[in-house]
Amino acid sequence: MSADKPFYITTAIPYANGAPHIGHAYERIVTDAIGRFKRLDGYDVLFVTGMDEHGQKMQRTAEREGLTPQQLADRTAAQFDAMGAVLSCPAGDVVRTTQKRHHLAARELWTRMAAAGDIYLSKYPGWYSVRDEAFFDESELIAGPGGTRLAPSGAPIEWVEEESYFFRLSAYQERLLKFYREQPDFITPPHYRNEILAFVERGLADLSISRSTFNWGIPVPGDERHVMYVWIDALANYITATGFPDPKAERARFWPAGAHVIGKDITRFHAVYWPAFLISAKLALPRQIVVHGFLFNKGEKMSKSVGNVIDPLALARHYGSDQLRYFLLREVPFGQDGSYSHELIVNRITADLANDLGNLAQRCLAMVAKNCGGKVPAAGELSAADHALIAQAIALPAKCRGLLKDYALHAILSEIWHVVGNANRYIAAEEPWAKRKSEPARMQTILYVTAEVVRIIAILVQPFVPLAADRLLGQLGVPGAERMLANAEVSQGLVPGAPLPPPVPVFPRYMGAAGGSNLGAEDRAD
RNA sequence: GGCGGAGUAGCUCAGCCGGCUAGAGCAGAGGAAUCAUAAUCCUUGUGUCGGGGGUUCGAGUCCCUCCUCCGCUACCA
Repeated sequence: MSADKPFYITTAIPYANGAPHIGHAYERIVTDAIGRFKRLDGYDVLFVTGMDEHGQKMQRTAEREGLTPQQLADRTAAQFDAMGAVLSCPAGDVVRTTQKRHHLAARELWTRMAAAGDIYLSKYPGWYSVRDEAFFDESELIAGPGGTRLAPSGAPIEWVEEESYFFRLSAYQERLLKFYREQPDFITPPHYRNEILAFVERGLADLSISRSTFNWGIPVPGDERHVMYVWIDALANYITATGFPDPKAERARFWPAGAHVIGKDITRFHAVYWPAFLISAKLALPRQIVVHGFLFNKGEKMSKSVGNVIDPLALARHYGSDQLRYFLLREVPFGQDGSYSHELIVNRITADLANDLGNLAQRCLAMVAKNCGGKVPAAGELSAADHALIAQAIALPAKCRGLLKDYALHAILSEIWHVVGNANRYIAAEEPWAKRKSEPARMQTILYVTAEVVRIIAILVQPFVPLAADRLLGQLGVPGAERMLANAEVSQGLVPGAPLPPPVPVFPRYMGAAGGSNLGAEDRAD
């Protein structure tokens, strides 16, 4: 496998001061699905996620909960690990910013940027509240008595100038614009590219990249009074995973990354700051920043005060992890915001998974089990209808590969299910059950064709519903080595006469919680 | 305010550089079938393609304008 083309893909690194929510789950699933698809297509894929564990907010939250920042980080990291496991999104690595290797990488990145002359010491001015130990933006301030202004907490504020290191971002405007021109799909979907372009064209100011008001972070090389502010610390995480700065590291070949999958709220950091840092440090730039939208609960933004925050683990337990994955990947047009609700999920998984694909596989395999001695049936001469259906199926891999270039995961599933629908229509039209006695050879051919198409679809669907796809391929007797995308581009993959295990439905019909039409209170997150 | 998106059947959305009587899936209604997870298949929509104006032989598809919603407009992880 090491001879295959490397493809490095990451999720953003969640901030470790709270439990995962559905947005994290969505991002993890999307990234995993893309990674799995590339792997299916023969790439050597490194899928990395991580945790952002530094910063003042971590210190505060930990203090409030009577923990050390590290303990809080450990607890949250464990929660994210559990989520990854339940959602079938195993990461090749989880880089935590508190790890030694990451301190090493981030400090080296800083050092190189400094060597390039892009880092200087200056003052970071702002409204500071001693009581809150925090800076506030002008817009956050509230009116106090006598025309004074106060922090949001009501604490008094003062104008202070904190010493801070700055990155010469202003010097990178032209280089960034040139880069965006040369690599037009660097930011995708295109909608997000325009916003970044407009932002950079307006001009860039230097960036404050260190803090001295708290110490839970990576010490600045050569000046221990400062710790790195979030930008360099968090973004360097991506390169830490490749063994940076060791050029001989086993994973060095994975840099530059193929895709950083992120939420639309942090596009700027990844599309502007990160490339600028890398240019400064004379490192290669990632191939693409892949931006996804947000998820809303019945169209409403989820928030703890509204009480509609739902634990993704509860959703996975309730509907099934494949089901949740399928719903999110199929229902949300990639790059756009989406919404979820009990009704939407049940409709989707019932119609597409249980009724369309699940039932197609089951009706086909059950007939094979009963009428073909539990062996792959023999195909006679193929009719025009047989050829047409198979042709559609083996055309799917190329089609899907093309759509993946634009990360149109929903469109990929739509294409696959179009063929699923045609397969159901094919069976209905051919009526193999009516030919059991009159034309047994023809019946076998019909069942062979159907099973072939199911096989191809099962291969294609692996990145999206990995557990069910694995079971289905097992029921078709497809060996592990024959489950690549390339195996779905040719027909006659099933060997007539090969014995098959007794079929079991792969997508059980959603039966609902006993008496309940919605998630029970016990399934809600805090 | 500036820049940029979006407004198409009950719901979610396709409709690229303008061209046959505007589509898909889901939901609803009627029917067929019975291999299968009561799953499947067929039939079924009088949609002002946000409003108005314009260009054109012809516009959902281009131009102008108005209405509505949304995003960005730098240090929040």
